[in-house]
Amino acid sequence: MTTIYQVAEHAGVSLSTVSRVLNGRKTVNPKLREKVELAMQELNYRPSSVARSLATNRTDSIGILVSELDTPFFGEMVQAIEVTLRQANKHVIITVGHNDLAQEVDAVEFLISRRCDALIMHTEGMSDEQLAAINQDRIPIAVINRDVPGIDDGCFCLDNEQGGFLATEHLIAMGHRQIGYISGPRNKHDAMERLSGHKRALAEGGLDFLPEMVFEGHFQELDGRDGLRYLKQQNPALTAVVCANDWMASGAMSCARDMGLDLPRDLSIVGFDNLMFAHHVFPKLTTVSNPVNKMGEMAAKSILNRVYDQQHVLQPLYDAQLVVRDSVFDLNSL
Amino acid sequence: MTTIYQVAEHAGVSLSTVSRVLNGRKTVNPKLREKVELAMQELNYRPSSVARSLATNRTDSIGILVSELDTPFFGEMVQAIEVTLRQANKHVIITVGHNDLAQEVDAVEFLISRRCDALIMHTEGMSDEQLAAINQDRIPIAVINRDVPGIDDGCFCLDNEQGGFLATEHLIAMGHRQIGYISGPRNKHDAMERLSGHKRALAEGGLDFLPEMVFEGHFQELDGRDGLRYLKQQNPALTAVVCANDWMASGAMSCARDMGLDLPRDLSIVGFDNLMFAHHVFPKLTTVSNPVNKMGEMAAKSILNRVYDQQHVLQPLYDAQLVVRDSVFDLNSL
DNA sequence: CTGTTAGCGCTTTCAT
DNA sequence: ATGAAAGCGCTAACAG
Repeated sequence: MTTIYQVAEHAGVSLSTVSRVLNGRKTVNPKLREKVELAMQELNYRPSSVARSLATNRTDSIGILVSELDTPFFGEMVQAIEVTLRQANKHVIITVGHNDLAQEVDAVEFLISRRCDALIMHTEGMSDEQLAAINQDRIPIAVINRDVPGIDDGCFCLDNEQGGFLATEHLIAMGHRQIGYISGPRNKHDAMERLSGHKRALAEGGLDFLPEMVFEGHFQELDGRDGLRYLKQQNPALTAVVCANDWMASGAMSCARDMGLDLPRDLSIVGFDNLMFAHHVFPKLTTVSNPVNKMGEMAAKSILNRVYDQQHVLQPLYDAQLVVRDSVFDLNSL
Repeated sequence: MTTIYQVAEHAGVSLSTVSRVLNGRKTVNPKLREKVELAMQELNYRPSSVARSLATNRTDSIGILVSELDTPFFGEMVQAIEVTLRQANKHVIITVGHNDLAQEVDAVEFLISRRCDALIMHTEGMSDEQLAAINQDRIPIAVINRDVPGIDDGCFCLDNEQGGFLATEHLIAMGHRQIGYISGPRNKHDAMERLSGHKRALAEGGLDFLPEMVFEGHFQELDGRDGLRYLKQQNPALTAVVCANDWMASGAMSCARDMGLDLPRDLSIVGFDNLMFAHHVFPKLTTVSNPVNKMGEMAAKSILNRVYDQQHVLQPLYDAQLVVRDSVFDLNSL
């Protein structure tokens, strides 16, 4: 590998002149600049980002921590981050936490020891306090899908309450009155917010909220099956169910089919997240979109602002949007 | 940030002793080792991988180049790579090429300037020659889903021919005789191998290969629609179609439904790749599995062998496997 | 505007 | 077994 020193020698200038050319300083004689650039070409010189990092105490790398990589949700998020950051000539180091606290902590230590300039994470495992502490004492953090007190200008969330509201409101507008709800785990913020939205829609629609019409799942496909079975049992006249994510909606769908129900005629289903497969299931799933790519982009830009002095306009809260497809039956049409 | 020097001072030993402890050298007096370790604890010392990289000329980082990140195919691949590599205390720097040659070349330069120790790529854009040249002159490469002459012990492929064979063989076993084929682009290796397998199955099943029963697609969902329409027109008695990937199979499915066909009764469909959504479509898709996570793991291990002197056992060619679900109708049952 | 010099934090001979 | 010293490739005062 050619070094800056060899370039200097070849061009007949000093080390620092080459460094200046490299960093685009204006205070370089055009003739010298030309000579240096030629030398770099001839020697096929590539700057060592490692040496530069050591000297500047910056790595231009941002650590990413996600639960998984093999689902479109995280894939879209990470891709948006990578594209945004690489445009700014930064790079991403990706780690996967597998929803396991120990692995997440390990990953964060790993990223810090790699001297990342900042972290972007989507995690459920670490507590607000842990995150805030790291953000203050060690390294700037941006968080997606979570609102952590103590991390200012670094949290980017979907308006989950509004999303939950939208889903149920749609069902009510389509004439449904017997509506079940398959929620996410009680201890998850976003899950509970979605449920609140559901309750608000019920109230505004003049319907009573019945606790027995809520089944607590864990965002897994199987919970959709269990949930639907439970809800059907609670209320055989059920005409619709809203699921707190698309996976559970998909599970509810196959369960419904196993029960011999004709979809969407006999049962309407609404999902949440608008994952890539939402339009692959049959009937195509009506769901609430989660602009995860936008949030990824924002998280990246917030880092660009905080760490690299850029000036992007940030938007912390994202509106949910209802994506109407074919999984809700219009009872008014009868 | 604490440095090795401060640790040395705190422990009352020399710089080099700390370094030895850090690298687990055996030639350190246990008492001193203990003192050093205590000092590291007390000062909350974290080694700087940047400084180490500069000194060792190694970054312990591996660059990844994929076309996309937002599809399960690449997601699974990258995740397998990350997990394998991080166990070995290496890390991955991920770039996305978007199927664009210029961006791919750019990404590779980027990764090299980041001083990655090796590259793992899944790319269609760069030529065999380009790849082989980079591998020889610049940086070790492992390639997934492609067999590049000149990259030894670094190519990991699915047996596409066998996969194509399996798909069609299954259809024939189920009594189908009028079988259409929606292929990938003619200029893609894997696409053509899958088609060869199809032809071999036809031949072994005693069926004629009819060129007009093949539609050339580009692996996009829409091609499945176009393909099915075309094939139906060529042969209205068509009972089955094999698609060279799951996306096109999904497209063919919705098209079939639009045509008023009852699936799988009126039309059997087989896909390829076994993407995550394959069991979300209805009817659940019978398809050929592509162990992309295994190949990712192997690619990672091959790098571990070549660059970091580890000794993993490698498997270059992977058997395709038929995953039987519900999208093929058994004509023998009539 | 250009060159000299001193680090950045670590590894690695080479002596002791 | 331990320490001293040089160097990895670059940036950033500082002096001229």
